[in-house]
Order: sequence, then structure tokens, then C-alpha cells
Amino acid sequence: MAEEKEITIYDIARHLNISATTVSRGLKDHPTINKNTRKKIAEAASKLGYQTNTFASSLRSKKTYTLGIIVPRLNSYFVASVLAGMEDAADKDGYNLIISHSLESVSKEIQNAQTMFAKRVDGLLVSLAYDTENIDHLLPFFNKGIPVVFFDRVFPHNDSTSVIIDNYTSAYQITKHLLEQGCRRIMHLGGNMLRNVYTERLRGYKQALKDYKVSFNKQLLYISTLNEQSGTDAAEYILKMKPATRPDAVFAANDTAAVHCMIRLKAAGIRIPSDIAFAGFNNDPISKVIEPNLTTVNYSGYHIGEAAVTNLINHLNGISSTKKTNTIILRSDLIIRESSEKNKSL
Amino acid sequence: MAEEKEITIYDIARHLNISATTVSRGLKDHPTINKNTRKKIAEAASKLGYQTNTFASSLRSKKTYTLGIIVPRLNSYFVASVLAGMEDAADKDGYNLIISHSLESVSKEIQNAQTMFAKRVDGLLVSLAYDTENIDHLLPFFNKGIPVVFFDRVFPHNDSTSVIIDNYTSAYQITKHLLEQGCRRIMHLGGNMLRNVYTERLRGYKQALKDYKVSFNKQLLYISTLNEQSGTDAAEYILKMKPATRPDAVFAANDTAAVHCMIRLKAAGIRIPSDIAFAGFNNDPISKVIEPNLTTVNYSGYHIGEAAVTNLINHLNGISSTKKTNTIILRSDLIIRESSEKNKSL
DNA sequence: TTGTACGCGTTATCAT
DNA sequence: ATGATAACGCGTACAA
Repeated sequence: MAEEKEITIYDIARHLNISATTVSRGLKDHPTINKNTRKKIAEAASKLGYQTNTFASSLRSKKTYTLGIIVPRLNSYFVASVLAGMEDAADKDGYNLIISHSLESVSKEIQNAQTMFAKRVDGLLVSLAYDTENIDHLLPFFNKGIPVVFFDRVFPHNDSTSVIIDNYTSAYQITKHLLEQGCRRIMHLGGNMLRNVYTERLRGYKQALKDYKVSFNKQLLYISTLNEQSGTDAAEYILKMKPATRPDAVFAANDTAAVHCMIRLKAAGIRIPSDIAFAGFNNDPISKVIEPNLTTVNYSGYHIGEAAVTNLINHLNGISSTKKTNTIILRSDLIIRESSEKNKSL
Repeated sequence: MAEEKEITIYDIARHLNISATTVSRGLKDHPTINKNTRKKIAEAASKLGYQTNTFASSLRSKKTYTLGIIVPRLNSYFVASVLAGMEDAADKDGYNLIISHSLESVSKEIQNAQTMFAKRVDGLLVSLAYDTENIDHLLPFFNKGIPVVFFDRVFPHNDSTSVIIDNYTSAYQITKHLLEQGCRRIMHLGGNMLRNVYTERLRGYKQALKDYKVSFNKQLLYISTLNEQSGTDAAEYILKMKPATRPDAVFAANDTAAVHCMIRLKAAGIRIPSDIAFAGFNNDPISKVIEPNLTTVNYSGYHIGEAAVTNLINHLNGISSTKKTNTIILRSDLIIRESSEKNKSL
């Protein structure tokens, strides 16, 4: 209840019989301040319980030490890992995060971008919504010179850095792996073709087929939102096919779809991997729980988040420029588990 | 590169030949402003591309429209759901979230609290770290009258609201269910006894045993951090017991521990539920993937987050007081799946 | 090395 | 219904 007045640099100044300017400088280790005075200022500050007023500071300096983050959805294990990495990297340099989600819709994404802009974030980190077709809503940032870093679901843009993994190669490897297991009718569960991650995974899939002289079959491409329901639906789609034309393998663009497709197929008596081999993408916790364990691509959301923020902060500090480093590609590895080991099974 | 100057209310004022005061009032729908002037102001504002400077506003009004959130860890499905609920509720009233994680350690939690305080958040939402023993680090908030809302992992405090579920009753119900399946040697995998959620779950477990005249056996209580490794370790612990003294059921305080304990036991040839029945807590996605599907307690992180933020904002608006509503208990339901249906199996 | 004086953009107070 | 003015707390050009 005691509405105590805030301690300001003036209080410290008065306390020490020096000027507020000196206090201001002393507090941020300005080079021209006497070591002794600086020490006295620090002591007085902590004694009086001084706390920098970030608004006053931001108002003057135009710096907020706040980064804006827009993710498609908060409740996903991958996104949560990314945020953890971002928070750690930001914290290390004294930055805070303002986080919002687009719920996979452009309109909310636009609104979020406006909020971030109004809040004057020092930089923006974005993973695009499912249906975003252009990035006009980010123009205010570009025009004002506020750095934007895309991660995972990126958009080609000259002045921005993108932090991704090599989706093409990973998809290629996983498809190649299935081909080497003897699979020839490999179905692909893909996502929205507006998003690089899904087009690249499809591209890798197609290229692998080509390299193995397997022609691409449109019937074996199933595009969806890749959620639990989509996985189940894909299974129904497969079950409706004549047994002879059914796929002998499924490569899903994420683990959620793969796993729920598996569950439905298993319930229908399909054996995995002997009838149909499976592979997913993400190395989600569920991939280690499903039986048989799911072959997938592991990549660290944590490191993506960390790299994205570190790059952004470096840029803010003038250490690196977003023009110089346009794309950061993080490692991703194929993890082979029983769901695709056709030769070992039985 | 074009470092354009920001548009201020003075620019609008000049544009319309009125005073900045009027503009300020018009912009926020102050009652004493002429409808017509208000309209003109709004038009000029959008025409000139005006954006409120939140720092200047916060500096003057002492209001930040920002809520601080401290969670134990970001990368958990439950936490992610909570954040989604919080973000939606906050967004509805124009509030932003600054999110940080304690990584389950008090020291980081203390540091986070200081940052939040320095950033002058209007309110704080906290779920405590694993080893937090007191909340002295929140005293600055209490002293300054900044409302604090605890959620999930709460701490008894008179001036704060807690948003939780009835962990005791849920644990009681789940234990009762196992007892009714005929289980008599029910093992409990519990968490840190500093945290309400785990003490309450243990309490419910014990009470159910008592009501069914089953004496509590210390050997059947396994306290851990409840992560994947802990689940596996618990399984090893069980496997080391003489078969005759092994539990005939396991009730874990979260799904992660339950599932990974199951996986290890299954690998050792133990049949579930016939040899050992299983129940978890959380209704995590993995509970629907493990075979047999895991009996658990479902409760919505989303709603917890939503309720916590809504309550906090209501309090800030003076609609409700944290003194009046001290605890909000959200519904949670027992979900019975095959992992515990002893009578149906075989 | 330290101090003076002013401005950042908004809102509260008091006046008209 | 509108305006003039000061104040919020800090940072910096300029001065000493």
C-alpha cells in the first residue's frame, strides 16, 4: 500500500552532492568518469534501491532492449524449444522478449506485427503463419531499418537473415533411406506449399524419387495442415485405396501427422514397417513413444532460437550485418528407428 | 535507411490547428471531446501514420500494459498451452507479455523477477521453479502493490490469487480407480515436495489408500524430477525388486515419467496393465500414443493461462480484487484408458 | 573529470 | 469542450 516514490538519478545525485549527469554516466560505466566516483554512485544506487526507469531511458535513447517474436502457434514442442533458446540468448545480452502467436492466420500475424512495431521492439523474429502470402505487414520494419530475422518458416528477403535447416537435403535423405529399404510407392504427407519448409521437403522427396528412377505419383501426395486429425485422415485415405495400389511407405512432413496416421493404420491391422514403412520430421517426443519408434529428422529448435536471437543482437550491435549473413543453416540429422527398417523386421 | 521522424501528437495538433492536449484526449476517447473533433483527430492520425509512443505514455502514466510471466521451463507442452491461453486473454485487453523461464532454478527465478520489476510490468504471473523455498524475491511486487498471480505451481499468500486445479481430488480419484481395478500395491512416482502440485497429488494418493484400508508403503513411493530419465530410472527400480514385492500399479504425477517408465518395463517383458497397471497426470500428447494408451488426468493449460491473465487484468481494472478471489480452481477430469483397465484386459 | 540546460512524447492539472 | 503548462526520468550537446 505504501506508494513509495521511485528513486531517480536525481536522488542519487543529491545524496552524493554531484550532478545527475555524472550519476547517469557513472551508472553505465562511461569512460570519462572517475573510478572512485563511479564506485560511490554504484553504492548509493544499491543502497537507495535505485532501478533504472526503462521508459525514460527508451524515450531518450530510442532503444528498448526488447525483441518481438511472432510464432505460428505457442503450443507445440518445437516452438517451445525455439523460445527456450531465444530466451537464453536474449537474456545473456540483457534483452527481453515480447511473444505473440498468429494462430496460423495472416490477419492475426498482421495485427501482431503492428503491436510489435508500436511497442518499438529493437528487432523482430518471425516464423510465418500457415497462410501468409506476402510480408507487406513487415514493411514498416524494413522502412525504419528495424532488423527482421526469419526462422524455420521463412520468406525470401534481401535485407533479412533466415535461420533454417536444410529441409531439402533432409527430405532427400529420408526418402533415399526409404528407397533403399526397397520401398517404391512412397507417399508424402505434405504441408501448405506457401511455406518453404514444406516445399523444400517435397522437393527433396521428389528429387530422391527421380534419382532412383521412381516416377512421382500424384495419388501419393497428400497435402494437409499436418495436425493429429490430418494424420488420421491420411490413414483413412490410404485405407480407401485398393490394397494393391497402397503405398509401401509414408514420409510425413512432421511427426504429429506421421504418428496419428500410424495409429489409425495399426488399428486397421496394417503392420509397420512390413506393410508400410514410416518416416516423419522433427524428432518430437511422440516419435520415441509410438511403436514402432519413428524414423525422423532431428533438429534442435533450441539452437534455431539461439542462433536467430544471437544473430539479431549481433546485428543490433553492428557486429554483423543482415546483408552479409543472409541465411544460417543449422545441422539436422536423419534418425533411423524401427518404423522404417523393413529389412530388419519380421 | 530513410530515418523518418516519428509523428507525434504535436504534428497532428498542428495539422488540425488544435492543441496537443485535445489530440491526446481525442485519441483515447476521452468523454469531454466533441465527436466531430475526435473524428478529425482519428483521421489525421491515420493519415499521418501516427503511432503512440508507449514509452512517453508509460513514463507519464506509470502504466505499461505489459504483464510479466515466469515459468519453470518453456519447452513443455503444458506450459506452451498455458502461454497460448495467456496470450489470447492478454491480447484481448491490449496487454503484452514478457516471458521468461527459470529453468527450474530459484536463482534464475530471482533474477527474472528483478528484470520484470525493472521493466515495470503491471502484473506478474508465476509458476514456481522446482526448488523455490520462499517468495522473498517477490516482495518488491507486494510492497509496491503490483498484483501477483500464481498458477499451477503456487505459493500460499494472502494478497495473491492462485489458479490451480484440485490436485488432491484428481489424485484421489485416479488412485481410487486403480484400487477398484483390484490393485493393492500401487506405486507413486512423485515430484518435489516443495511444490503444491506434488504434495497434493501424494496426499490424494495416500487418502485413497487409507479409505480402502491399504497401508502406505514407503518402498512404493519414488520421488524424482519426473522427466524422461526419471521414468526410466523408476522402471529400473521396479525391476530390481523381487517379483513378489513389485507394484501391481503405478500412478505417476506426470505423463512423461509414466510413459518412460512403461517403455522400459515393456522392454523387460512386463505386461501392462495385466502385470502392472499405469496412470499418469496431464493428458500430454504422448499419453495417447503410448500403448496401451495411458489413463491420466486431463486439465487445460490453456484455460489456466486464460483464467490467470483474465483475473489479473480484472484486478488491474479494479473489477475484482486479489483479496476477494484468493483461489481459482479449474476443472480436471479423470480419463480412463487401457493402461489401467485390468478387468477388461485379456 | 564534472556540470548546465534542454528535449524525448505523453498525460495530469488547472484554467478558460 | 478545449488549451497552456508542467512534469514524468533520463541522456547528451555543450560548457567549464
